[in-house]
Amino acid sequence: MIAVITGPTATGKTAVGALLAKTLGGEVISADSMQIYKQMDIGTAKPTKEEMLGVPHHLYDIAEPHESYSVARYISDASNCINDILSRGRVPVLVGGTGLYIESLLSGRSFSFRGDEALRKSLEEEYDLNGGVNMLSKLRVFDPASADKLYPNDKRRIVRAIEVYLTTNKTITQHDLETKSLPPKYSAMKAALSFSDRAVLYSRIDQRVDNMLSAGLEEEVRSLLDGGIPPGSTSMQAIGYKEMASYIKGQLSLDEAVDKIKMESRRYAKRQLSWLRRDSQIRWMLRDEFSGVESIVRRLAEEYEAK
RNA sequence: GCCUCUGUAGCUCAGUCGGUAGAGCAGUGGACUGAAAAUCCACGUGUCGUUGGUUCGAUUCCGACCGGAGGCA
Repeated sequence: MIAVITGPTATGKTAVGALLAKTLGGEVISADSMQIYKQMDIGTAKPTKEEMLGVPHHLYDIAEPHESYSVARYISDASNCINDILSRGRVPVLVGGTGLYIESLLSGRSFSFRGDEALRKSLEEEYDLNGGVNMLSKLRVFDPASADKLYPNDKRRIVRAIEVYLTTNKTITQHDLETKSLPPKYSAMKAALSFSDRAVLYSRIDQRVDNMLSAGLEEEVRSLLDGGIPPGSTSMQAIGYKEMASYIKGQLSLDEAVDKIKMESRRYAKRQLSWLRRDSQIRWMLRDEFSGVESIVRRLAEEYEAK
């Protein structure tokens, strides 16, 4: 059985995850869409050598910043990793805040058909030209259910829905139904860390952003930009990176950039909470109710053994 | 001390020719199936600075007071 440590940003997942893995005789697997990338250490709060506590950590630094990683790749990488760990009789401990990655992995969603870059690009151009309303009508012809669900401004999902149909001859609605009916691929004990008071979470986020700045975030972003990362790269959408890039290009003052990083991080945390709250299997561990990392880990280790 | 301007949502400000008010930002809730730290959707009541006066009725007009900005001495 897999152990999962998730929760909104800045709640201490890294420390809890490493210690839990150490306690259970396990290994950590990242479930974070940005810690995947090399050269992005400070801004993604990637675990340091010391924080790893001597426990093997997988799926960190596995992609170049100019590559675009995706759920599909994650599922394939993480499955291999899990199988390997299990085959050695150890416990996979999934640690990270990317809800989509965790859910897709555990539920065994299939992304077997290949995406079509060229087709997607031309659909995006069509969207820009004709507008969302027209694209929705186009989608409605073969997939009314999906068209009803989407809003005209949701370019990404509209384009995706059409792309899936044109490349597979199957609607995304049907595809979703089929994957939903699959039994979960892995059984897991899922725990989410958080704070009962939103204000506490937010002040920790602010604190952490300040720490990133003094740890050299600006330099990290500068060297990425010097390395010639294309502006539209997935890695450059990361909070902290896109704002610092704007500052470096002179589009924002440093204060404005820092304030924006804090604000975007708070919103991100809110979205993470909203994603996690709908999963009824999640065991919430409110950090203000426990004295520290050790007591949380002790509790989780007991629950894991009991299962 | 005198003069002028100003005080409306957490912030920046609109507005009501007198019938108790609305934008942007912030914030909150939600969605999420190959970009997910992404993307999208919904949500606006607040002693209209305080206190008197005029009025059927004042946040709006008048006075005083309190706070802020500027000018003259």
